[in-house]
Amino acid sequence: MAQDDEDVGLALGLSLGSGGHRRQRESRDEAPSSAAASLLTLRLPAESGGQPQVVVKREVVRAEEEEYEYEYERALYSSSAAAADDDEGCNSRKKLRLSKEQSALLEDRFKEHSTLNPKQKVALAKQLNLRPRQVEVWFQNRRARTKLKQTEVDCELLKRCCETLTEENRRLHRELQQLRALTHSTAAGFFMATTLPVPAATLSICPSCERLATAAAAAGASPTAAADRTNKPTAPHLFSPFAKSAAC
DNA sequence: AAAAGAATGTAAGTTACCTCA
DNA sequence: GATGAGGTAACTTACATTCTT
Repeated sequence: MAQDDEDVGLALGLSLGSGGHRRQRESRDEAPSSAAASLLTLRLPAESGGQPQVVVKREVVRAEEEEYEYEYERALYSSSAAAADDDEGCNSRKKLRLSKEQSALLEDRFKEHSTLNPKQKVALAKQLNLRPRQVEVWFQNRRARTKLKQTEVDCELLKRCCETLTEENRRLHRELQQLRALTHSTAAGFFMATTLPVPAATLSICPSCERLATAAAAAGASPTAAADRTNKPTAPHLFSPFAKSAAC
């Protein structure tokens, strides 16, 4: 900002910040609209040559917003009821309850756009007879509520997904155990018939191809290596009905 | 063209008020 | 009538983006 503008702003006690920094400007006691209007009239003739259009527009909108805000405040606090109310506690946080009509219109606008540009904000505030700041806050809170709801929905979805996967995992484990049992009984039958020792070959999932494999094959086709791990007697000739698929 | 700082908008978190069971 | 919970308007802070110098 140019030094001239800063001086004018300071001289008028004007804070042009936003978000959390502009709260002061929006307190009841100030008359920001006139200050903003003064700033505009002071600034525009001097800078109309070099000032980009967008900045001028933005300031006009802000001036409109503040002007409306000021009018709103004046109307509100000139009424006797509001004045009496104000006397009671000028520092107490007044909590407004939006009417059904106001809420409905806000909801409608939110469905169209979850954010408002400054012009829309002022127009909507006028329409609702609220301060632009109130409309802004409502939209902020509404976005927060939407996000919270969505998070809850996502969380529920993930929970269900987790349960399904857990169940699927259990099922696969059971299936694997059955297959192992089947392999052992078949092999035992074979070796009993041939009087050969029962092989240590057990089934496992090959991590690379995700096919069923014998532990021995997965261990580099070394029957002894598999036997070492399981402490079971080694078979001289590995037998498995899945021998083909295990050779990955 | 790049850097620094100001202005602005939004999200996230919090506080305070109001309503209702 | 007191009270605790839930909803929500209002507030604060931090951060990202845009604009200006």
